[in-house]
Amino acid sequence: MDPSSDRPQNHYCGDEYRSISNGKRVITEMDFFADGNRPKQRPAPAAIVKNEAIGDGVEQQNEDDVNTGLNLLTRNTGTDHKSIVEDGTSQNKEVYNQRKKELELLRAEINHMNAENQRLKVIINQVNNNYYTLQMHVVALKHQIQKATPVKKEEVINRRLEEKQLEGSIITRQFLDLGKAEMAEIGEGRSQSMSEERSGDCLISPNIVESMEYNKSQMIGSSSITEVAPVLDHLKRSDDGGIRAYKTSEEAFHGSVPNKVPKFNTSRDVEDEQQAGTMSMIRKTRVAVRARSEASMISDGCQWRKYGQKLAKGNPCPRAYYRCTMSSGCPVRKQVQRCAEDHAVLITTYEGHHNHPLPPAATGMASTTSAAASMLLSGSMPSPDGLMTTNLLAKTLPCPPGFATLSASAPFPTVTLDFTYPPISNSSQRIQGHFLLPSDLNFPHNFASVPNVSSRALCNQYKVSGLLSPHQGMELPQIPPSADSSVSVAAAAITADPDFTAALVAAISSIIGNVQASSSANNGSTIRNSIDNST
DNA sequence: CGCATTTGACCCGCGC
DNA sequence: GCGCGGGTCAAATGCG
Repeated sequence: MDPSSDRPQNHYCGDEYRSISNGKRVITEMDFFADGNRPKQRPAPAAIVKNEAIGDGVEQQNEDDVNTGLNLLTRNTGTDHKSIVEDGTSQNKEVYNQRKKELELLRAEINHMNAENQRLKVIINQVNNNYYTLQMHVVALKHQIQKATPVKKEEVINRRLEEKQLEGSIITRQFLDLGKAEMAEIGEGRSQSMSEERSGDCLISPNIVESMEYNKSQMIGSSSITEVAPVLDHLKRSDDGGIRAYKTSEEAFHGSVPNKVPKFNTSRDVEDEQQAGTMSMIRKTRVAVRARSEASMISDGCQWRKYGQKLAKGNPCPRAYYRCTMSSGCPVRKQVQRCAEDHAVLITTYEGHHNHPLPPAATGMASTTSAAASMLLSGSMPSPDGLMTTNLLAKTLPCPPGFATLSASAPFPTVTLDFTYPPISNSSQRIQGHFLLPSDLNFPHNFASVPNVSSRALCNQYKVSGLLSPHQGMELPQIPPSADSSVSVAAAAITADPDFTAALVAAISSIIGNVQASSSANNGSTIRNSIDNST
């Protein structure tokens, strides 16, 4: 990659990052200014450091605010093309020496931050692993208990309540708090304040929440489907009321609260209603997938049952409503409708999270939509026009510009993944022959094997999603080829976007309890820089 | 006969 | 309060 080449403005996390993270290259050698002609952009933290430490010499001092802390937000202008040497040989050498010392300090601090970042990453991994292990343990124990003693309906409900409390005590609370934070965000429209709120409340980043949620199912699905699936079914299938109760809870738990209040009234329902009242503040998130298909529905590995059809306004094609039938009480629904403009395009909108193990054929789509929804929930702020292409999403789901868009103007926040892009023939741009869609891309495989979909075309379209890294000079997050790659997706999302770092701090402090919430803001900037440097 | 689909009715939120 | 539109329910119907 040629660092000085003209690149799209968003992909700043390439050489500049590495130059600091590996500690070998000197910051002053970075070529940030080589791109000085680029339009207004969010500068890389490394570049900011340089800008602050070096670029704003005597001449620069009045132009940009200099902050020797790590809260680095100074602008990068096109007039920065003064070298250190030029500055140094100019009138004020004392200033230059002072800057040099500051630079040394900053370097040391960056190294320190990198080390700290590595430690935090290890801690997060350990926490995640422990969490999943415990989850499996709980499920196994429940299974044994259920087998041993058949129970009445109330007991089942209470047990589910306990189970949910156990499983979701952290997550639910975080999610509820997230709801509050999101409401504040909606009200004020400031992501910055949202980050502070999250930090203050010790909130887990939605990425982490969703990652945990998703990986819970992923682990179940990948490790022992045959063993765990009956357990979950057994837990959910006591009778109709039980199903309803669980369903309601699940929907509330996952943020897809139905409009209707559950009909039967138990103590759990009361709790559900309370929870739903709070959860109703959280807007539903949806993931829409656009794909060309002649069939009435694309096959995504899940089993669906049609429960309704409507003629939506503005589209002559009817909209079909499906719900997942792979597990009773699965809250996942999808809508299928042909595009009004192009009837060859099928728009499938997913909503909710599966509460059951997924077959391998379904993990691709599920992880893709889950990751996309995570990105949407994770605080990327929509632009005033209500539509944007998320850099974050582009990083997490490597995709061309415009491939993934967020719509905040819709009734529900919706991520649209457009697989109708024209195929790109240059296969050499593929990354080591590996398509970087989540879940190691069972997804394209699935689609390729789906007779309903124009598989050849779709495969080509999928290629699009995997070739952006070298093309755009963007260092993509590493997505390992594993079933639980959504961890990596979420982790990549966190590390890829500096806006998540405050939430990351909150997550760590919430999980471990070592970090004081009061200092989260400072730590946020610290981790932000170190994460960015190590990315 | 059992299951899936169809389709009209109903519910609910929202805007006027 | 009323009408509209989206979403869901559930009885009717179709199909293997």
